[in-house]
Amino acid sequence: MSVGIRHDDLRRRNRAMVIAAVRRAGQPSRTEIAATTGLSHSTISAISSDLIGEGILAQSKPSEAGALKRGRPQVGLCLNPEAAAVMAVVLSLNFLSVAVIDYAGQVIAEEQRRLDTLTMSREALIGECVAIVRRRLEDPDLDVRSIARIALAIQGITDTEARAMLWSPITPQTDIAFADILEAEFGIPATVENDCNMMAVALRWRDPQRYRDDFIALLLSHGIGMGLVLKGALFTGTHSSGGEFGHMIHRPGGALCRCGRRGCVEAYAGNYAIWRNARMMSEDAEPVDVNDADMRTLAARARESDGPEREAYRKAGEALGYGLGSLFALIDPAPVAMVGVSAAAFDLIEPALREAIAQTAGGQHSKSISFDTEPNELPLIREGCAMRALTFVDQEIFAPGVQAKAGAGKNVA
Amino acid sequence: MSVGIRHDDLRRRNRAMVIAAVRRAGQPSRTEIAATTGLSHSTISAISSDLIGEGILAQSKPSEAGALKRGRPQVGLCLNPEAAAVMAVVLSLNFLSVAVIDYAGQVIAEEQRRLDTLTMSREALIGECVAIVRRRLEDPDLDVRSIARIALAIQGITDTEARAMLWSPITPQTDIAFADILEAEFGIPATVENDCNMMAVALRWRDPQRYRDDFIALLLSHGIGMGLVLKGALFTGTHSSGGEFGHMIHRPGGALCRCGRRGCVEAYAGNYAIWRNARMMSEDAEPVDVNDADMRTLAARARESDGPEREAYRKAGEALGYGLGSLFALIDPAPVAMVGVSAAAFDLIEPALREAIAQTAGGQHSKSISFDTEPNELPLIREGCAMRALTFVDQEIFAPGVQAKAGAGKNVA
DNA sequence: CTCTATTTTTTCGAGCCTCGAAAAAATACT
DNA sequence: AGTATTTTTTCGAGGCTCGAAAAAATAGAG
Repeated sequence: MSVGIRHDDLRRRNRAMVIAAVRRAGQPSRTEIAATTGLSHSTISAISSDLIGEGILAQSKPSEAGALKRGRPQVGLCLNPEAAAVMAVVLSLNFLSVAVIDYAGQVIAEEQRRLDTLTMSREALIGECVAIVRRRLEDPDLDVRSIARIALAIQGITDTEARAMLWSPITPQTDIAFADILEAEFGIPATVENDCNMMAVALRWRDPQRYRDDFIALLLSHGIGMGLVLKGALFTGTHSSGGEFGHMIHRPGGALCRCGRRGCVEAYAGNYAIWRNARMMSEDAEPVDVNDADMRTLAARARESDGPEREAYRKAGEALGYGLGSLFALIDPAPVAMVGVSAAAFDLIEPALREAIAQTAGGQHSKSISFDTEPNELPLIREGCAMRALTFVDQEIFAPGVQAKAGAGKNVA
Repeated sequence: MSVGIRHDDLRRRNRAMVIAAVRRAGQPSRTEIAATTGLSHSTISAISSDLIGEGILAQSKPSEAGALKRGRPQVGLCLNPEAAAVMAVVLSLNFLSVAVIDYAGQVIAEEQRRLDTLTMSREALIGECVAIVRRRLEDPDLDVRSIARIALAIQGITDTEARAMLWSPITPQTDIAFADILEAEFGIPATVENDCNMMAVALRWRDPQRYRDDFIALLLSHGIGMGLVLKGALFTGTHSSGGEFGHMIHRPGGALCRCGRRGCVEAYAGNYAIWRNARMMSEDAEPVDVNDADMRTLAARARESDGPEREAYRKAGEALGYGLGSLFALIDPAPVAMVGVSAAAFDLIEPALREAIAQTAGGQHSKSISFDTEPNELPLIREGCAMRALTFVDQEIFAPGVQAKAGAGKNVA
């Protein structure tokens, strides 16, 4: 049952709001913050004075340009980079990376590592993650006295509480409670996030104009993943990270999917499916890993001549289009960002995709739906992961008061 | 931009919380309310004393049973029926009904009327709605000095702000701003709600145990509609009422749907589709209205012998199953309530439905998904509509302070 | 029938928090 | 140097919730 509002929640929430305003705006003056939050100048003054005293915010010198106005000049507030630091760990197929980010969002250290995730044992996989974090923590070059949070983004399904990976295509292992493991090991609060959700978070920070309250981030890679933001909040399933767009059913009983079922969107639009179709293999052929270079070659061939390669992309577009159509029936049309290696081949995908959408409930808005492409998913995931960790710090550490739910319907912020 | 919390919001929210607690619990004592809301006894005492003074709540005599305890007996609080009244208008195919409900939720007047919605002009349709409301307002038998709100539930798509019907299968007319029309006519705040959403609201009130934070209400009738509650809030699209489950694509390019497109779930599971298949008509045959009695006869025949009728229900089950599977891929499995005349034939639908779900991402939980059936949708819609109107009154009139959004992500409450 | 134990509800003062108004600070213009 | 203008801080007022204590209302014991 939703709980009443206590008196002290007030300050907590308003502190969080001020911090969020600073994080979004960069160097807002107190007056600006008062305007965006709707709180009075006195309140903003009091709160920001507290936050500065606590070393969370800092005053930044005159806001460069526009200082040609009369009157007392505005003094910009900014995040104090030294207030804290967070760690963003990204675990994807055969690849593990970690970045240390200061409170203002600057990367201050990184490490990347190739692994053979598909064949590693459970212990080895966990061990590598723990080890890479430990190395960053113990790095003598870096004075990271205060890592306030760790966020681990992983390709695959996580639970709603952002505590564990439930299933992932990058490893046969299931149900690894990474959050608990990292917290036990380092005593630092940790969460486990879905990679596509982090893409969505990053897009929202990168381009708040375009990606605000409602949009879709689609990962077109080996598998098909989705990060969905609805009404300004990251959408998650009731038990898991949800949003398994790739496993909506495109054709009942159709092509064999990597998940073992048949007819999923991914079984037509995943890299392995495009590959399978381009080589005129059976739709039942076992999914194989295709590296990015091969996919690019495939796309080039499809552009050259109207052969099976082009047809394979057409089928992918069709599957994605019908899938989006069904999704739009549920949530109404929204802007889409295509991310991943096959997003670079979106020119090959788009015609069939638009044609398919036109056959669906999304049809009437078919023209108005915008698609954006971004071939490289990793930077997005890393960025989103960092922002997620930072906003956790904003909300829980620097505006404390109540236990906060981890993943769920929180604002993407 | 989400706005800061002002000091006076506090009281407003906590008042709303107390009212909500009373509406949910029936006759809770102040102590119980303190427990469920987490607020202190003093606060609850102050607020409820205010509310009683304003005539919103009333004291009800000793809470009957369980009064065998020592100590000062609890005195139950209840809603004062005379605090206000609301009107629930339900517009469905060829049928218009209105009910006046007092603040405690009791129906105090009703009127129902047959119309030929399919052929009526825009003016006539609006006119009938206005007239039926006016008749109730002017009823001399009824001392309805204070209708605080009107909620109109309509089969079809409404906008997110609950101001207008955008499209409906019951009439060729589109974009009727019923809320504005009613408000202009009577000066009473009004909203327009989707019928299936109201079913979901009603289910939540009827059986809060089963239908709490996440569930699906599916209307199996002429068309297929859905009301979806996720994380305790009614799910709506970004522009419209959304949740058009019936128009997710089951088979690309498949059977002709009433919406003019092909392969929608509804084109296999709507009454007209079942009828079409049972009579071995073409999948392209123009959808026709089938009345409930004919559908019941059809179901009886399907139960008798394994002919085309049974096959028609099997196909319906398959379409619903794959549709639910795709939905579950997005939101994870959740309890389902089947409502409407074809819910009475769920025995014929279930086997194929479960088989289909087993082929999808919902498959692993196939066994654990519960289905409930309720053949009659109208009472549910009326009930949900009334509760929606009442909770608006609770939140906006009796706990005022801020302009509140109409439809959106509010708690179903 | 009176007294005591028990439970619910109200009362009261303390402590916060936000707000508006006024004051202070810091600059541009004259 | 003085004035106008804009931003930020200060200060007192008013509200709200909370905890503790008091008051109210009953059941059981003797």
